[in-house]
Amino acid sequence: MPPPDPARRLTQRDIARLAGVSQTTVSLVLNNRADADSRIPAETRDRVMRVIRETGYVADPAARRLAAGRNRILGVFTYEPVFPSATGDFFHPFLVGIEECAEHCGCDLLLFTSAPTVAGRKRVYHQDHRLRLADGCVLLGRELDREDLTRLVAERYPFVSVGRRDDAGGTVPYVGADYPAAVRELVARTRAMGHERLAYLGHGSSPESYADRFRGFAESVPEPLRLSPGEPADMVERVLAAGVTAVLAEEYADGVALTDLLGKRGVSVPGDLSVLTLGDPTRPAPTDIDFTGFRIPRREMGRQAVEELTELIEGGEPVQRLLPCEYAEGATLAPART
Amino acid sequence: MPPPDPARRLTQRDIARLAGVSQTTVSLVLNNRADADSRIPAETRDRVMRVIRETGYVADPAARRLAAGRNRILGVFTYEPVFPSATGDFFHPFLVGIEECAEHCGCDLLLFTSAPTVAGRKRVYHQDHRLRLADGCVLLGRELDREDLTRLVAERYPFVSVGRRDDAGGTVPYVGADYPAAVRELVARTRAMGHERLAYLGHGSSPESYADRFRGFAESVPEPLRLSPGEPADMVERVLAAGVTAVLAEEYADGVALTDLLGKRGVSVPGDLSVLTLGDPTRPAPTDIDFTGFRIPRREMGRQAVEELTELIEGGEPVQRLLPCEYAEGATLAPART
DNA sequence: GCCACGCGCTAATGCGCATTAGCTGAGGAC
DNA sequence: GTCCTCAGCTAATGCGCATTAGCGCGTGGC
Repeated sequence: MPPPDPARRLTQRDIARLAGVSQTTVSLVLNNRADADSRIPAETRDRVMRVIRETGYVADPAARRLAAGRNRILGVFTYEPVFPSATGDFFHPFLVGIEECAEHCGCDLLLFTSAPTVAGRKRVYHQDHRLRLADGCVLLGRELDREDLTRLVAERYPFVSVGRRDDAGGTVPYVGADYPAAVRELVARTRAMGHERLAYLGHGSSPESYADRFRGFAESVPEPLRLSPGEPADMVERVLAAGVTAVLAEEYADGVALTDLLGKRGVSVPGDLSVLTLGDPTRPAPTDIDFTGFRIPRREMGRQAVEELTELIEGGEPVQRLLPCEYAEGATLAPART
Repeated sequence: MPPPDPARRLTQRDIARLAGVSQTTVSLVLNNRADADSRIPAETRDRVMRVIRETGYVADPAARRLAAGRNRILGVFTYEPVFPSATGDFFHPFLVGIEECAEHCGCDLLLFTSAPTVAGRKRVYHQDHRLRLADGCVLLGRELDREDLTRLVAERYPFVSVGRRDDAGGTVPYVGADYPAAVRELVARTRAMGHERLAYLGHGSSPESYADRFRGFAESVPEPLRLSPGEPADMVERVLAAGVTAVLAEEYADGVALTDLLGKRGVSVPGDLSVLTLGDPTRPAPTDIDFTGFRIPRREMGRQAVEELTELIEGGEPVQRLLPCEYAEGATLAPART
């Protein structure tokens, strides 16, 4: 593959020749180097700048990266399909935040779309990844690959996860949502309305985000009762028999499914039973139920993740930060029947 | 800025040393060069491959780009804000298509988010753009910058516009929607229902997409009547007085505004007047009116734009292609009153 | 026995830039 | 007049890779 020659792009040497200086000088001017040694008089600087402006010269980013090791390009890796697909709507706000912050700090975003899906999973470290083209990388997805994380940490590649992650052979930098606190608040509000027996509907484990929710629940409820989303059909009866008056659904879609089931059984929400959801819908759940629950600060998480990443690239320390979720008043929480 | 040294990444030289061959050989193996000259026996190849696998070596994309001029990275430049913002929903499907195709052909996407907004406009050729990091670029937006286009053409930078564009100092490659044909079809269907006097509501010029719509209208209507979206409030009366029985709204939002206005005047849609829309909403227009009109094949346009771009990069010829729009049956077109 | 030839590999080069070491000439100290 | 300093540059180098030219050695022809 012979280096293509589209109109023979300008190089610093060309600029140097036109300005009657050396390539070194052009580089110095371009990077605004005003070191003690190598100071360049305004006249020379202006001459070079003028030629640059007139020719519209722009440094080759690849060469720049190679020589200096920096790029102002941030990678974005998404474990879940972001654009097409069902989960797209959930991830969109994160990307909005990421994009906003990138624009703000003059960075371009490299979407690692080339990662092939092998056995239903994507991996950062696939054959021929372009990780090193970016200065660092933001990781997005409900569940990250632990091998990827371990290797990223080991190689000391600058990255930030959107969402809290357990350690992986070292500290994993992240900007997450404070699910435990959000769930505790929800539990407190629910109890303040007279509910004494609460249940948690969901897995409560595995992806950190689920585990965190359940932890918040377990921490604030004396005898935490957990129901699996796949429970047999008599779940409703068992719940009621157990004296449960409020259910917290880990997943929005589970909340919808439960409410449907309750409707069929003639149990009214929130008249007979309150149903809360722990976050925004990650799967499309067509419904117009206005659930009480909380909002994940997705946009802000994306934004701060990029912020952290740039600081990390500048040599800062890895940070782990949790953002508060916002209580969302809805129509599915009512005082417990007495 | 001294080239950072995070764990001293592997290079081909390292692989070469480990495999007991030269760096050249590693490169040859890596790129599967089986040229007549420089053929490498399976044994050597395997040895090198094994070391590569064991070490997890991946070539530095920046160096690769510099040396070979290729990258498998496609740029995406959007003139309108894509992620946040009102117009986001309109552009989203294009990106879905772009992303799909990029994934399919193993390319990463470089989002040029660093382009600053100067005087309300974004430019591809801003200070310090990273255009040259990508092999080519997809352009997205209702209205592209003509200077950008001219320069892209002049520099023979591989790019494809999503949406038809007028020439800019040369042929502009694009994958667009065939608005003239779509509007002609709509006109034909409308006339088939007995409508004889039609009006076009919109600018009918400026961005190519508007001009094309109006052209399709003007081509198929004897005495084309055009109404500006900003017309005075007596527009409705004038329309009716002119004997118009169907209005084609260039913009979805204009169709909504008109329908509201009609409602207030006691004119029923489509009972008294049919209102069609020429494409999907580009601005958020909260309404549940089910307009008759057509759908822009946005996803497919994105997909084909990337396809064209990769072919262009491979040395193919610039292509201009229009995709058909799909008729969308709605509830706002009815037979003309007799 | 000598040369031609081709296989299997490597040394050398350059991509465009940032950086380091060092050169040149003017001016001042003595 | 000599030496030193320092401002203002430049030559040279290397980043990691792809590519070109070419080396050394074994084999076959005659």
